[in-house]
Amino acid sequence: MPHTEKIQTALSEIRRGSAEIITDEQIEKLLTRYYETGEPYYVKAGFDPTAPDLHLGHTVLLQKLAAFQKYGGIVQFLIGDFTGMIGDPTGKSQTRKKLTQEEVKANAKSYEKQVFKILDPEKTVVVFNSDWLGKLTSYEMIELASKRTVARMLERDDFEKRFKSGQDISIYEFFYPLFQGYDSVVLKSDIEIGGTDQKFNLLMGRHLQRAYNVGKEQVVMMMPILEGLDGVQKMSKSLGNFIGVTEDPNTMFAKIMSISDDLMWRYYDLLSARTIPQIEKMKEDVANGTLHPKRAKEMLAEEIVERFHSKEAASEAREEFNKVFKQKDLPTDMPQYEIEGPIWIAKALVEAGLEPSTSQARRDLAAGAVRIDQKKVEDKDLQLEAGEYILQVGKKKFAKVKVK
RNA sequence: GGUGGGAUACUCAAGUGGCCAACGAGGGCAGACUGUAAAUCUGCUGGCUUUCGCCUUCGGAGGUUCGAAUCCUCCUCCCACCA
Repeated sequence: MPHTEKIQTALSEIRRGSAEIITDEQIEKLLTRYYETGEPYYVKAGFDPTAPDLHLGHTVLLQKLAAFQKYGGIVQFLIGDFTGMIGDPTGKSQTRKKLTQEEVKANAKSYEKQVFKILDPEKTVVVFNSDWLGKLTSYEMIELASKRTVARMLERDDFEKRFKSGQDISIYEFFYPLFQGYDSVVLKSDIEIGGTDQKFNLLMGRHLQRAYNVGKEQVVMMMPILEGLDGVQKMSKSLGNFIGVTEDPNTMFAKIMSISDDLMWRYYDLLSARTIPQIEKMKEDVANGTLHPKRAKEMLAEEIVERFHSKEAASEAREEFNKVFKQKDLPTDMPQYEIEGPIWIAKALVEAGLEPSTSQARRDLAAGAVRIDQKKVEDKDLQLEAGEYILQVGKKKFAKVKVK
């Protein structure tokens, strides 16, 4: 069979990094069919309409989708505008604010701009689940609800815990997984991918496709949750430990450099386009001392900056980083301000946006964190006379100030 | 519907009339050390007049008092138990 080898390569690329696949055999069948008849298959992934600012955590899924596109998959990029409105059960009953049509559209646009840096637009269908969920009649809702028993619902870890400990569970929360599964019925998806925390909801799609006689049961593929910069909690915007895909090259580079060495390998596995043998080789080289771990981290940072910006931006960002942090040199770009003088140093820091308040400035002065023209400020009462100064607070905050 | 309990700074959580800008932990910021980090140690962590001074904070609004986060009244929101 001439296809066998291709199929095996595709399979290993697709499997890579995944936490769990239900079932592997089904994927193999879909691939075989693709290579023999050219018939594509559909890969669904759902996204929340409220947060169009993607970070690297989201790109774990996106890159997996892109991998599928290389091997015959058509991506169903589902924007959960309906389910997003009611909110996924999280243990806390919180009503989400309802987004208007315009807001959803605007968010979707913003998604597309970011997502198509990774996905192939030719092989992507963008869909909104309000299109069908918003039109369900109450009869259809009841029918949907009849497909699953309470006992089975309570199997979901989150529900079970809350039920046992006597915390309340709203009836509407039961509908969330049902709706998500129903999406797969409507879209006739062959595969759905999501985070490991989505297992219950993903499996619901499988169950409902059977219950509605769709003629297929979607493959469920789970990707691990990417840890944030702190290496402990999952990457999320609200925790502030994220790297946004739209961040500028220097920030992105510096953020990646700030992760721990252990976490670096995790990022390699989940984010790098390097092959598994290449990464294994790097690990070995670091272990036996032929490759410096910092260099390994730089390579990762460059690769990721290049993906979202450009090759030039990536190497510039690396130079800038080493200039500022390693050689303790000054950055090439820094904000400039003109201030009326003479002025007390603490005030000047606030004026230049380096400090939020004079009280904070005073504290940092006392801590020895403030530098003028790279020299530590010893005198807390220092007055700046007319002239040009480079002010610095800590290692990261710089400003060029002209005192008039 | 009834009865109790609770709401404190970014988060958790002490404090129950003056010693409270408010213990402690986490987080954050900064310093030292490094390979940018991480780990470790140290300091700081409401604002303002250049600060041994003043102002605003303890769910909201009033009140008692020389003095309240602490006591009283009303309100808002959460939670538990019973229906």
